[in-house]
Amino acid sequence: MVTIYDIAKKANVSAMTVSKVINNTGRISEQTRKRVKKVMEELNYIPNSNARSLVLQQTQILSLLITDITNPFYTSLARGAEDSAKKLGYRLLFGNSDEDYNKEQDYVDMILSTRVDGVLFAPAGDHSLKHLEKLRAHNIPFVIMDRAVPGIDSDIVSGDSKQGARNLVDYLINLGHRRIALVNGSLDVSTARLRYEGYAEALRLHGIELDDELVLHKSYREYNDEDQLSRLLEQPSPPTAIFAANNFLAVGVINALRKRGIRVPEDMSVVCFDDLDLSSALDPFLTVAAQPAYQFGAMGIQLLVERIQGSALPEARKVILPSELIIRSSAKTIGS
Amino acid sequence: MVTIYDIAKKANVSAMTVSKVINNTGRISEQTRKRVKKVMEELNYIPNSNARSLVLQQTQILSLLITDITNPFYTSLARGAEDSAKKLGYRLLFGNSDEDYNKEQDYVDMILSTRVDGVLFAPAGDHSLKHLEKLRAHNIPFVIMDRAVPGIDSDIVSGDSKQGARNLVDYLINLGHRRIALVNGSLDVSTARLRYEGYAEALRLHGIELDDELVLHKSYREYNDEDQLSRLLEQPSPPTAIFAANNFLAVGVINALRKRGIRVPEDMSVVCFDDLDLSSALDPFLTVAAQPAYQFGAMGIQLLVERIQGSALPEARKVILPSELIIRSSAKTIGS
DNA sequence: AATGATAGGGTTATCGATAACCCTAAATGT
DNA sequence: ACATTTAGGGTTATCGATAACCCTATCATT
Repeated sequence: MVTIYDIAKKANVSAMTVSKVINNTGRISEQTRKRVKKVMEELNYIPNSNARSLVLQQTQILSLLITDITNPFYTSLARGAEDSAKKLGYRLLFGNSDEDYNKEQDYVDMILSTRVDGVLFAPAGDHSLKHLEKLRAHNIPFVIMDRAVPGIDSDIVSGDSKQGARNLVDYLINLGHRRIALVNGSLDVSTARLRYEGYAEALRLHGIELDDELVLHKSYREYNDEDQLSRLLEQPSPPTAIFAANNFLAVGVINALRKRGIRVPEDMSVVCFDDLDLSSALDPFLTVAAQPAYQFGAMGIQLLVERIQGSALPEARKVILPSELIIRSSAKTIGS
Repeated sequence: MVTIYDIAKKANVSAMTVSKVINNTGRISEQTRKRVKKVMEELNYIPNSNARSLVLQQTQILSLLITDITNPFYTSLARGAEDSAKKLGYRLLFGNSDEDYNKEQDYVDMILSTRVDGVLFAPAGDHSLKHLEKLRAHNIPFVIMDRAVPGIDSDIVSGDSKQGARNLVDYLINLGHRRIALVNGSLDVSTARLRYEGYAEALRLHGIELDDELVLHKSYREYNDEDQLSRLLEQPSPPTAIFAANNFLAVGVINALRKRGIRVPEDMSVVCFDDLDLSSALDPFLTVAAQPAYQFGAMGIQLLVERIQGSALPEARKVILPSELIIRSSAKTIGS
């Protein structure tokens, strides 16, 4: 690998002069500047960012940790983050925790040892607390994405889970549904709690009693628990509509329903949080509360960089992006 | 940040001893080893991998460059790569070129300056040649994913585009179709050329003449060119089936068809390369040639690491993974 | 002509970790 | 009892780039 010293020797200057040319600092005559640049091109010089990071104590790398790279919500978010990071002159180090605290742990260690300048962190859930505390202990700035973590006060970009859930359930109620099931994510994820709250509130405001038999808590990733679903459907008074707390759960539920010969929406209405992108483009079927995933990422990086560069006020900033109710055809008036 | 020297001082040993403890090299008594480890934990020590990389001349980082992070094919591939990399003790630096040669260029420079140990490279197309040559000039091992690049002889993992295309078109022909259109990717992408070849071969073997009026070349990402599609459909003898060269194109085509009131498959059969994952899970509609994307990534990393560690034979290895014809309901017998 | 200012560029130490080699006291061999 | 090993650990130089400071012609100033 060619180094700054190789350039220096061939251009007949000192290494420091080369460094100054690269960084446009110090006083260098136009003549030597050109000479040095020419040699750099000839030798195909590429600066070693490890060496640079070591002395500068900063890497110009941001880390993006997401929980599921196969989920369109997170890939859109990643695109937003990437575009934004690029614009601001940072590289992006991706990580995918797979909703798994152990993998998340590993990534945190890797992040720390890479000495990234900041982290955009989509936590797996409440137990991510210790990972965030570790980042904080090491003074790495971070912005939380999507899921709040109790015990951590930091910048965060999230959706309005409660309102989004209310909108979806309101919509179902207005279609005449009274027995509405919730297939939720795990309760140690903040968005799942909020979606539950929104669900409960919508029912309450319409004078419908909340029946715990209608509420399932699973994981945002698993979408096949035939037994649970059976119990749900084989009640004396079964649901006529299902609110799935995210896109994957909705797909799983619909598949399970079909397997039993239950048609959507004829026999059962289904709505969910988060859109399905490609799938909805091909077939605008699912009625959803869509979140602006790209904005999540773009906004997150912006907050993070402000934090890193110290241009942000010290208080933690909480950005809440609204979701949009997109009515399609997976839910219909009851009995119609 | 706490360094190896802080540990050394507190444990009353030299920095070298600490290094030896960390790396399990040299001769250290069990007693001091324990003492050092204890201090490392107390001080929450995390090694600085930049410093490490600088002296070791290797980073334990692999780079994965894909062309479209929103395409399920590449996200599955990424998962495979990630799992495989993790297993082999490497970190993964993601990049997303967006099918854009300029972005790709930027990523290549970043890859070089990061001094990654190797690159899993999904090229945007034939013009990626100079980027690959640059990597080679700098002695960075790489494995090409998915798309071959003329002029570069290297390890590569790709699908069998020609055979996959043949299978799809054979299938359509067996359904009775004779006027079959091809909506292809750009011709400077090897897979698009091969899919075209497979298409042409299938026609030829069935004695059907190839009509260039039925062949469109666009990009794998764009999927809305109303004018081109109009010309295609408004021919004297319009197609009865369309073979889209990838998933995105299929979605775009189907949408455009529907907008015109043309039903799929009643009025027009459609098949494509690559599956749609979530979408197909929700609604098994599109008949596709599905590629084992996860295997692409896993296999790619394996080849790459063998290359890096020198355990591979010098010859370039070409792995071709077959695609699977999944027959669903987007194509049907003509006239039925 | 003497003084100071400035342009242009060089020296040296440093970031954190490790390789290669060196040192010393205790253990071992004969 | 003396020469060797060996266990256990320390010294020094190095990776590539940069900050902070220093040096020396040349130019302007009075």
